[in-house]
Amino acid sequence: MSSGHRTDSPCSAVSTLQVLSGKWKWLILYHLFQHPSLRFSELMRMIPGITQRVLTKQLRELEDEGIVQRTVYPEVPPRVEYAITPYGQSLRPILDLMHAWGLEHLRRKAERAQQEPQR
Amino acid sequence: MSSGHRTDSPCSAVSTLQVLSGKWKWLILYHLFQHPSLRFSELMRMIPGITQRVLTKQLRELEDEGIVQRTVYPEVPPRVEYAITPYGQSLRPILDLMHAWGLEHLRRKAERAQQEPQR
DNA sequence: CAGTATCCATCTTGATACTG
DNA sequence: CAGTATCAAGATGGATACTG
Repeated sequence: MSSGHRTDSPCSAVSTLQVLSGKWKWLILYHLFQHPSLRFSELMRMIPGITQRVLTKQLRELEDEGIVQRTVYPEVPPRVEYAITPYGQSLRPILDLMHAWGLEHLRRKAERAQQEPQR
Repeated sequence: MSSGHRTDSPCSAVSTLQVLSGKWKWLILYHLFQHPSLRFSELMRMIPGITQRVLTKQLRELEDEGIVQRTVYPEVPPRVEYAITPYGQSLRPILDLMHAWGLEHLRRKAERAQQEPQR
């Protein structure tokens, strides 16, 4: 950063986008950021519409990136908890910024839609 | 932000992700952030691998979101220039953060890969 | 030059059923 | 409970050819 730009390959942000790419990933992170840890079934309930298959897949991807920690408790019935890793916490500023920007953006779109109701 | 979280619907960041979703969008923005304006063909040249169809589509999407301004000069041969709008500039802090985070992330992955060469 | 039009390949997501 | 397996649907991107 500092003096500006062009310090290296232009593609570094792409990997960030990739980490966050996945229809439900931000929602998953959102909930995990608000709770120390959550069980698989709790996430299912908090994210209406997601299927087991997809929730599993996206959690595994986040785990592979080191963003989320998966802990299996060898009990019967099985219990698995997910939590943000310390490293995952470093994403927080970005997600906060995106949240704020997204809010503004939605507001803007709503205004535009009002200005030209029929098109 | 201020006190923390849960101010509203959890989905505001999703729209940000959506604006940036598209395989080449970040690259397009990256180049447009570095130049006051660029022609279609210049972007094509700066982004090896992209096709006309896809470049057109992603530019239109960015235009629809108000991020990019498209200006047609009625000349022969036709000239079309693209530039970041003032509104689009507001994305800059996010993209800078993502750039920095992405760099760190890639570094981390490289280290991990070294630690466990075979898997 | 700056696109469109078509068609195809791929990748991601979803529906549903089954299991340690 | 927390998944996996299988199959189908949808969205996204790519190749190629053509045009105002």
